[in-house]
Amino acid sequence: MSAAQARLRVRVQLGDGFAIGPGKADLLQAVAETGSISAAARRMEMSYRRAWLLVDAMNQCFRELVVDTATGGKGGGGAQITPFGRTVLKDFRAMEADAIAAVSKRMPGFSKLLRRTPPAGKIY
Amino acid sequence: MSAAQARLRVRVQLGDGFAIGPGKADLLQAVAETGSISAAARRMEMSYRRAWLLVDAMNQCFRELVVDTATGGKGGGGAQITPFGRTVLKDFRAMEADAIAAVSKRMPGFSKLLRRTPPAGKIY
DNA sequence: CAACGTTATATTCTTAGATATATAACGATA
DNA sequence: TATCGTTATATATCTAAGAATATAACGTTG
Repeated sequence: MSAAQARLRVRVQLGDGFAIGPGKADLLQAVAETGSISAAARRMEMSYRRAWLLVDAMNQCFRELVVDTATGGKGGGGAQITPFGRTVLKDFRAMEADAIAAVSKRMPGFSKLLRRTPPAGKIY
Repeated sequence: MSAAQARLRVRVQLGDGFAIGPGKADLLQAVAETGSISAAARRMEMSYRRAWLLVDAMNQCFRELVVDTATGGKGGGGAQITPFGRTVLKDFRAMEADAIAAVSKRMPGFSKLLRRTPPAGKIY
């Protein structure tokens, strides 16, 4: 168990203020799987407000809705990923996978540059 | 000039609390080019303290120093990138370039999913 | 030995990010 | 029509990140 496994995290920076990365992608996937924003928030251990804000940002910044919501009704309402949202998620995952595959050759060597003993205390 | 160009940002997450991404890489490069932490901080428009903290984190987390500092002396002192630091920087840039190249095919299509008119107000 | 610009470090202040809490509206269902 | 869990939203609070400021130590150079 020498060095902890290194992972590549990838985010696509779109325009100035909006980006999509592993966080929004995971949330989108959680909404798709649970059928509600609040359940997705619970699963991801974030506040409902934060989850709603992230979904809202995606809905505003992409050219179509990625999540379709309903208030009231059976179970109080819910949220569904849209076909467009499924495309966004699928395409992002594909890019993420491509990027990870592309660096996989260099990653082990790069990990070895790390100190095997992480420093104590808080680090950036 | 339809959609703003989308860029891929890549960070390598090492272990639990430490990661290296474009920010630290640019800083390391700026130190190498300017010969001091404070000049690098000015170039990157960040406080000296922040730059020093980031350099310190790298020096602590990698298995050798990436930046070698000197206090006092000609010009008050200075900082140099070490040969090891040069390796870290070169390897990171190589991974970054590989990742960007790997997604370049999908990027234009993905960008088109964005709204051409960014929403007003503050967005996540 | 005085001056200089830098490293190194501590302290305070401010701001942004996130959490916590509260509440209204909604609409199917019992 | 009362109930339910959710969406949607506002507000207040807490916290972490960063900026700003200050200062000591350092060692070369004039």
